Amino acid sequence: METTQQTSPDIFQANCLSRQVLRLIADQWTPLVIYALEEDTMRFGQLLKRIDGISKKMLTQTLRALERNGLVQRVVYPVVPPVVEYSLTPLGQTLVEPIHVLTDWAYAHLPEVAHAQTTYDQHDHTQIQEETAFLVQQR
Amino acid sequence: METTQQTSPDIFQANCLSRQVLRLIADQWTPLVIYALEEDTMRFGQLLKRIDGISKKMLTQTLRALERNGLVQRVVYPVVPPVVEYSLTPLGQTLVEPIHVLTDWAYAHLPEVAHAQTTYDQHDHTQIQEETAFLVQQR
DNA sequence: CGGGATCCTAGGAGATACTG
DNA sequence: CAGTATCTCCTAGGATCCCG
Repeated sequence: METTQQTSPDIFQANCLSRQVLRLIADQWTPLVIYALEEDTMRFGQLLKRIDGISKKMLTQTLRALERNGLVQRVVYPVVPPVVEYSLTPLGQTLVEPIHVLTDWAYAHLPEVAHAQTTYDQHDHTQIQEETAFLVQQR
Repeated sequence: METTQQTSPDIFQANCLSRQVLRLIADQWTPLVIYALEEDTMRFGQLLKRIDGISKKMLTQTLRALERNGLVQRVVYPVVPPVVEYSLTPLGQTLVEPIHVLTDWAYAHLPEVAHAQTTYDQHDHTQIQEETAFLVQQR
């Protein structure tokens, strides 16, 4: 029997559409692009400089996906040299707050996460995973 | 007046810590694991069945990352066969709401996204970028 | 049952060169 | 300027086997 992913938001189902939408925005660059465009309409080169570390390829790819999903509007001005401006659509603007909630959480709990990492890394998690494992005597 | 990245969450900087924390939770499986553990403490096998489509490797990897960052607690009971239970830490529980905001958005705007995709795909964006590009060699 | 170790491959992702 | 095409490298991720 097929699943009824449309009548219930069962994100635990692999073929659930909401999971696909989630994957769409839960990638490395999308939040940053949304974040950047929230401020203002921006051109390709501006985004490239604003989002440190992103490559042209990834920026193009991310923008295309966002455009395809109706979150970003792409406007091309037929001038030379070409001018292309990106802005959030009304739908895209509804994503601003959820993204903010997420990034705010990241920033707010940064110290706790960093501390947890340190503690975890200091603790012994080497459960017989080295080649010297056979020397380990687990009582 | 701009501030430095210490006093402001300048997520646009590549080396900004908040971006790394963001990457931590903005992956494909983390939201689903948080979502599942929100309901109740769960064992490894339960999670594996609950989260449709995840592999053992990815589940293990995701759980380890979450544990390392202090979001999930792992409890091993020394019995045979082994019983391992995962639950959200207090820190992890603070992530529940942000995740919910995100998944709720995904579900709420699912129709609009789907419609945007259809519209986009119907429009002509084929600028010799598909594998049909080999047809260009018309001679 | 709950993983770890290994092998293997498709896609992620950077660098470069080219074009309108 | 704003991309696209191509090449390449690398990692994410599945499949399988194994062990405590």
